Amino acid sequence: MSSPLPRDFYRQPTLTVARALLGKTLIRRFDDGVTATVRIVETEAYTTDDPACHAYKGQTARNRSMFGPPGHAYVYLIYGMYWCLNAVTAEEGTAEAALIRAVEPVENAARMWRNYVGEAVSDAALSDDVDMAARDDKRIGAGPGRLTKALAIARALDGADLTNAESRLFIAEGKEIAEEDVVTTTRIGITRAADFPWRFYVRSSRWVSRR
DNA sequence: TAGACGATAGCCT
DNA sequence: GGCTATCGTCTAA
Repeated sequence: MSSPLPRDFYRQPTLTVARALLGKTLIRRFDDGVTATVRIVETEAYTTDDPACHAYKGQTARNRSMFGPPGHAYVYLIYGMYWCLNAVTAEEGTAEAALIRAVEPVENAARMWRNYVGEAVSDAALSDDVDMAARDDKRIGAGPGRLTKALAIARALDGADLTNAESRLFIAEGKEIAEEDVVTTTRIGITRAADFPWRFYVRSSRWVSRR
């Protein structure tokens, strides 16, 4: 298994990190020790002087992780139903992050699929056939609330160290994404600073949440 | 302590 | 395209 990206990766400007995360590998180790691996294909940047950023008006109990050191996870609940995963950037004390909006399955799509649809399916039923079918089910990766459900990411992972291979969630090197395969657009679902072109996605990926 | 409002997704017309 | 479930968080009082 590949080793985690160093903390210095997250010390680059947040827009640079958001772009650079495209193609990177996200590894999730579940409570039972089983892992699932995905590739990041869509991100958004949020900075400290950005009106759309949760930390724009200062530190609160919810956004505390964003004020911590770079290379950790910021996980929060949105609309009372969905968890969203961010990679914290910038030095400790400066609250910036990159939201991970979409991923494509690389390894163990079957487990992600079961996580998504619920616990009705037993481990024994997670066959290769299920895995093949899951690799085409965009619900397990195309969308910030979907990927966290499929990867069982919730508040318990808020603050997780993304630079530690022992962590239950970390990010490693992946596939290089060519500049011509990167699309830059405005961010999704926000009302403030809605015109900032701070969203990035992989044009050739079928797992992008919205075109 | 009440009220407004989300960095969404799924279902409806 | 529109509607809304669902609830934690923040603000104002």
